[in-house]
Amino acid sequence: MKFQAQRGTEDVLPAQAGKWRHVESAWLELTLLYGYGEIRTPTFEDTQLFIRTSGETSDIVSKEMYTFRDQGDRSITLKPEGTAPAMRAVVEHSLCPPGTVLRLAYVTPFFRYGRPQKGRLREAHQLGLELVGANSANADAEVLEVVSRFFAKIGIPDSVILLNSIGRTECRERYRAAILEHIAPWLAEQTTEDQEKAHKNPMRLLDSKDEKVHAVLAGLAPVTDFLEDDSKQRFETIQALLTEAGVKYRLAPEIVRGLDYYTETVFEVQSDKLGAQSSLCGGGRYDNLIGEIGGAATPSVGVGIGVERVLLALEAYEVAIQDSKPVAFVVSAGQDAAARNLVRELRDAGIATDWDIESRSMKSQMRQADKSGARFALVIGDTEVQESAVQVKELAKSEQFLLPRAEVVKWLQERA
RNA sequence: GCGGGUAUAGCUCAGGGGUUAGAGCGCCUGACUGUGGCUCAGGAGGCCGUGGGUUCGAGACCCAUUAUCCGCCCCA
Repeated sequence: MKFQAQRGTEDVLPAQAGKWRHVESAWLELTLLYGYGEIRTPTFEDTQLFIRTSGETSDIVSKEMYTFRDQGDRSITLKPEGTAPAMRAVVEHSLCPPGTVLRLAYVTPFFRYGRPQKGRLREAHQLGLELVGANSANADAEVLEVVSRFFAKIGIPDSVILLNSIGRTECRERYRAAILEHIAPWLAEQTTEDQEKAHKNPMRLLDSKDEKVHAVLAGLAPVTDFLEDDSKQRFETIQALLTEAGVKYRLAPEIVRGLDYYTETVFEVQSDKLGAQSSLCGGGRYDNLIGEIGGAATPSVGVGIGVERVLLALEAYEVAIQDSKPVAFVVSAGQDAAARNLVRELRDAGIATDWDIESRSMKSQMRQADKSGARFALVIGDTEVQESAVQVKELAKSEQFLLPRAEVVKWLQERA
């Protein structure tokens, strides 16, 4: 019986793991700089948590969740996104009492059932951040600033944030009605299925890839024309703050997002290098979510960044990420015990060291030293043992000299 | 969930109804018995994704299945 990783899941192999560490630690370091504390939430939650927050009619809830009954007959769902679990924890542990502001960051797997494609897995990973309890435009702007700085930090050039505001509930009601009115003649000729879909959530038509839909929507006023005064005010302030912070953004009326919990600010970062799964990052403001799950009304903003997609983008932009290499490779010329002791001493001293545990030929060991990328080969044989010394060879330069055994650690520490 | 493409060595791929299935790269060994990269020589490694079928004969053709890729849907 031969097994393979489940459909839509991936092994991250040692050759790739360095890139993952690079991206994840960049995120945690950056958010720490902005005062975000890390939170880790469980992999599965009560199914109702996601139904209540993402919305029963959202695609994620209606057809993409990994939901099952456990042996205690509870309905369990593997988290399909990071925000709802984090907010559940905030409410459960009273992390953000009224009047306070809370900053949370995380790296988490998430699960969505669908046909896998490049950049779309069933188990994927997300870098996330939530700014909880903050109502001011400063909050929206800060989240966007972190996103922008993050992409710059890891080396993805010229990322532009696509920004929109979809207003609050009342505004959206009016806009939905306006859309339906605008498309009514066209919609009447569509299939029942398309009609139902359009009525369920008219705004999703805006980010359709179908040219015909675009044509039908031509002439429709943008949602921002329907914003209440204070929403409009916030939207403008955010833009001013982004300009002040040097964050590149573009107004994008077609960005509407697929989760029901968003209010007012929504945004995405896309890349044309990723094919159909072009969204690297998405987020927005969710002022009603915490109230929806039993907490006091708490305005909040957050973002999720797809790790796999960021890695694809890094690859597409040919951003070089150096793998960690050993400093020293110890070569034994028939002196395995002495070599082993040297290796152990170096490792104990914190110097990354490798050697050939299979006692192969000298030639083979030198080849391995070369391939390992180590800066120095340390050769230890009969003569060296006799003289209490080690041959140190700087591989790139092919230069070699005899160094007293007692000085090896110190010598390498000065060069590591 | 819908439509289409692909599956041959560790990797990238060629081949094509007929005896022992190939290349490049990678890997291992060796080329004055203590020294890597370059070169040269040798070698290991594949039931041609899996299961059925057609055929005298299938890695090739057909069906199913699994995985993957592209598009849709959706989003990270």
